[in-house]
Amino acid sequence: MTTEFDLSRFDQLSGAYDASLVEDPIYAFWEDNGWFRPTEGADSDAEPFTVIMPPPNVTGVLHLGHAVTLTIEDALIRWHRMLGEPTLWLPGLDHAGIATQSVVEQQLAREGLTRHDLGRESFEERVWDWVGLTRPRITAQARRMGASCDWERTAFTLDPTPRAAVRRTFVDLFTDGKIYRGARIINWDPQMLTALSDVEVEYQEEEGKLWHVRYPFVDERGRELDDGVVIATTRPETIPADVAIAVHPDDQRWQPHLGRRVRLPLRGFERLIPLIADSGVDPKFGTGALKITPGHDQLDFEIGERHGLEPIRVVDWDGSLTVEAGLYAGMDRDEARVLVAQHLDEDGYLVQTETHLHNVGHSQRSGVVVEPLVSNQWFVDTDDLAAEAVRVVREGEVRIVPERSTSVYLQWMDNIRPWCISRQLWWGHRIPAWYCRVCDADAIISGEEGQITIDEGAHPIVELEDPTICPTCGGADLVQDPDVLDTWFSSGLWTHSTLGWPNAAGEPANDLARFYPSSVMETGYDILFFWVARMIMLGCYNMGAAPFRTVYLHGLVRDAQGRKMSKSLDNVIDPLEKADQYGMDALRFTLATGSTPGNDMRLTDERLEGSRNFANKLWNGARFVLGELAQSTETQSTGVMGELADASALEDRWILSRTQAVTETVDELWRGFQLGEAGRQIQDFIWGEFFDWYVEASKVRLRSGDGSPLPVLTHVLDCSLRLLHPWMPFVTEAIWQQLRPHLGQAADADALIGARYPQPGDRERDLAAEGAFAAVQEIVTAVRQVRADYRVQAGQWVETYVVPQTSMISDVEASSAIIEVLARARPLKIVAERSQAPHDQIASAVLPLAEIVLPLGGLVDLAQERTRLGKDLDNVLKRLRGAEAKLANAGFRAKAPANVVQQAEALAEELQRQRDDLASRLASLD
RNA sequence: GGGCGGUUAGCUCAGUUGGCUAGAGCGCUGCGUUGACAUCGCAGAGGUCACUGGUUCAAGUCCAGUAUCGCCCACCA
Repeated sequence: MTTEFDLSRFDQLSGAYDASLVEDPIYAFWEDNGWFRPTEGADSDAEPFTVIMPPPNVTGVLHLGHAVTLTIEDALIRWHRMLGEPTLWLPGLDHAGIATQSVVEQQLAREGLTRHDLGRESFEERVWDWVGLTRPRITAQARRMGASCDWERTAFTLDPTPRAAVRRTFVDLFTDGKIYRGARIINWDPQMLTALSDVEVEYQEEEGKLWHVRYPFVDERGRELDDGVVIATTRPETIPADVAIAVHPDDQRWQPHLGRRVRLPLRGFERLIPLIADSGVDPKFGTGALKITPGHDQLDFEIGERHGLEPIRVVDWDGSLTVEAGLYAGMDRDEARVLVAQHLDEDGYLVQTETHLHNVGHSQRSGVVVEPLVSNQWFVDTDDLAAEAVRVVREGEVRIVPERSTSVYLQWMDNIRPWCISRQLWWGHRIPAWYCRVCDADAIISGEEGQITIDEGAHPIVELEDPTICPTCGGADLVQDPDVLDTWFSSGLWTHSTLGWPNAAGEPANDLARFYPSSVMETGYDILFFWVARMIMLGCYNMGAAPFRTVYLHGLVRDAQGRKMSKSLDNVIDPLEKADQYGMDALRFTLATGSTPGNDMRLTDERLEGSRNFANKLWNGARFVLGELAQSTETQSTGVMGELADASALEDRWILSRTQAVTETVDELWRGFQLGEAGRQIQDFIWGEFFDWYVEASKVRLRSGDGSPLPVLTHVLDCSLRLLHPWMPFVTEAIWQQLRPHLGQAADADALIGARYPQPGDRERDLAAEGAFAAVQEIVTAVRQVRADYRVQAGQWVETYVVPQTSMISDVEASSAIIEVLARARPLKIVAERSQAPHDQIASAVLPLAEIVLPLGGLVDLAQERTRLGKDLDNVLKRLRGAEAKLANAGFRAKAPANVVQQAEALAEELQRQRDDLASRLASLD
C-alpha cells in the first residue's frame, strides 16, 4: 500500500454530495493500490471466492443488463473481500460472432459494401479494427461502474487460451462421437445467411392465413378425379416441395385411401405423391391431413425420414424460391405465397381460407422470419452432456437462485435436441476440420470468389494440431471447413478457458486448481439456456466437475411503463447517462435494491432520485460527524474509538445494539443472496435510526459537554460505511478516507474496500436498552404529535409532563435531556404519578409505557381532546378485543409456543392499562 | 398444449422456516429556513394483502381452485 488518498480534494466539497468529483479518483486509488487482485489482503489458506464475469459482447456499449450484473457481482465480491477471503473477479469480453458480424456488416452496408466485396481476410481485419475501438470503451464503462475486478486477467474469447480450449473441446467431442456433421433440417436466417440453433429462434404470435387446399386423387391412368384430400397449410408456396400427404394411422376417414396418390394442385406440376400414415399427424387439427414438406418443416422432415422420402428444397438460402418452384422460381417466399394461393383459388383447389393465429420463428439477431431447411451442418449430440448437467443440478452440486428456475432448467435439459454449432459466418472460431481435396473431391464444391461449400459425405480431419497431410491418401492438398462455431460454444467454455484450460503439458494449472469451480455465476435469466446450460454441460465434460456452485439469475430491467427496452421503442436507458445524472452509487443502489432475484424491475427517475438522496444524506450525516471530530479536543492518536467501552448512556447502548442487530440481519440476508433486502435494511438503519434518532440525540451531549457521544458516533458511522460499501462503494470510501484518521486502532486497512465487514459476533445485543429507548422514542413522537395536533409553533418550548410506568422511570429520567430537546419539551417534568401532573386545560396522550400531559392553556379545545382520546380508545379497545379473543382460545394456549402466549398476555395487560387510563382521562374531561 | 411468475397504500415495490398494530420510497395533507443535509426535518391521511374454499390455536405467508396480467417452452401444419 503506497498511494495515500489525497484528502485535500474534499476541501472543496460541501453541502450536496457531488459524485462526479469523487468517483474517478476513488477508483484510481483502489486500482493503483492493487485492491482488485485476488490475493491482496487475503488469508491464503481460505477457500477463494470466485466470480467469472459474463463477458459483454465487444459490439456496442454497456446496457442496463450489464449494469445489473456488474452491480451484483461487485457487491458480492466486495462483501467477500471484506470478509477477508481471497477473491477473484475475472473480467472478459466475448467476440459475439453473429452479433458483431451483423454490426460490422451494417456499417459496410452504409458504405455500399458487403463482406464479399472485402473478402474474408479483409473483413476479419475490419472487425478487429472495430473491436479495437469498442474493447477499451467497454472496459472503461465497467470501471466507471466501480467494478473491482482483476483487470490484469481480462480475457477475450479469441485469445490464445480460449482458442486452444475451443480446439481441444471440439476435438474431444468429435473423437467421442458427440460432434458430427450431417444434412439435417436447421433454422436458417435468410438475411445473415447462416444456420441458427434452436434457441436463437424467437417465436412471435402472428395472424396468418390457413389455406385449405384440395389435392385431387388420380385414377390408374393418372387422370384427375373429382375427390381428393383437403389439407390445411400456412405455407402454400412450399407445395412444390411436397412429397406426400400424411394422416394419422388411426384416422378412420382415410383408412380406405391409404397408399393412393394425389396430384400437386399447382400450375405446372403433374407430380403425384402418396397418401401415407404417420402417428405424428394430429387428426384433430385442420382437416386431419398434413402435406409433407421435409425440406422446410421440422416435423415433416422427421416424417419424411421415417418413410424414406427425400426432401426437396424450394426455398433458397436468401428466401427466394428455387428452380424447383417452376414458374414461381425466383420470387420471394412471401410474394409467392400470395400468388400460389391466388392460383389455387382460380384453379378450384382452394376450398377455404381462414385467418389463423400461429407462432412464427424469427431470427434473434436479424429479426427476419427463419426458414427451416435442410443443410449440411455440424452438431453436438447433447444427450449425454445434458444427462450430467441434469445430475449436478438435481443433486445440488449446482444451486440455482431463485430456486424456481431450477425446474425451468431441468425441463429444458430434458427436452434438449442436438445443438447446431456451425455458422456460415466469418467472425468467430473457425471450425477445426479439414478435408482432402483429392479424397473428398466430389464433396468439395467451389463457389464464387474462392468460397467453398462442403457437401454431405465428406470426411473431416479433426486433430489438435492443424493437419498438413491427408491420413488416407497422404496428399497435402487440404482445405479447412469454411464455417465458424456458434459463439456460445466458446462462451460455454468460459468458466475454465479463462483460468488457463487447457494447460499445456508441464505448465502449472494453479489457477484452475485454485479457482475452478467458481463460486457464483451471476447473469440474467434470459440467457439460462444459451449460456448457463452450455457452461454446465461443457464444464462437466471438460473438467469433470460443474463450473460453479451457485447460479444467481437476475431479472430484466424495464422502463417506467414496464416495457422491455428496445431500440425500436426508443426507450433504452443508458446506465452511464443515469450515472452522470444521479451518481454511480445511486444507480447501483437502485439496481441492487430494486428487485428480488429472478424478478424484473422498472427503472424510474423517481427511484434514482431516492437513491441519490440517500447518498447525499449519508454524505451530510458523515459531514456532521467529521465536523464534530475535527473540533473535538479528544486525542487522535488512539482514535476516539478507544473510549467506546465507556459508552453507557441509554442512546449509546441503544444504537450500538441496533448496529449489531442490522449487522446480524444483513449477514443472514447476504447468505441467502437477498442483496436487495439487505441494502434496504441498511438504508433504513442509517437513515431512520442512526441519523434521525441517534445523531439528533447526540447533539444534546455535544452541546452540554456532559460526556462525549463522539466514540459512538464514529463507530456507528464506521460500521454503516462498512455495511453499505458493497452497494455504494464510492461515497462510502470517500467518507471513510476522511474518517480513517479518527479511527485509531479500529482502522484495520488503508481503504474501506479492504476493511473488515461487521460480523454477527462482534457485540452482544442489549435488548434492555433497545426496549427502553423505544419507549423514549414513543414519548418523543407522542409529544410531537400532540403539538402538531394543536398547531403549536414548531420552535416553541412547551411545558411537558411525562408519567412513565414505574419500571421505566429511571430510563426516562436518564433520557430527559434528549426528550426535552427532541420534543421541544421545556420545562420537562417527569413525575411518578398521574396526579402530580395538571388536569385542566391540558392535552394528553396515553402510551403503553407512559402517559404525557401538555398544559396548553387556551389552546386546548375540549371537544378536540375528546375526539383525539376517543380515537385512541377505540383503537385500543379493538386491539384488546383481538388479544383477549386469542387468549380465550383454548387451542392457542395449548398449542402456541410459550413465548408467543406470553407476549399475547403481556400485550393484553398493557392494553387494559391503556384502556383504563384513557377512560379516566376522558371521564375527567366532562 | 405444458411450465413459471405477478396481483399488497394513488404509483413503484419489499415482506424466505405461518406469530406483536402489514412496511418503504414517491405522491398527497399540515407544520417547519433549530449552525450535517430543503437532494432536508416533524406530524398525518391512505391497504377487506385479486377472489373462493381448505389446513392451522394462528394465513399476506401453506394447500386446492378461479379470475386477470405477463413471461418461458412446445413439431398443431
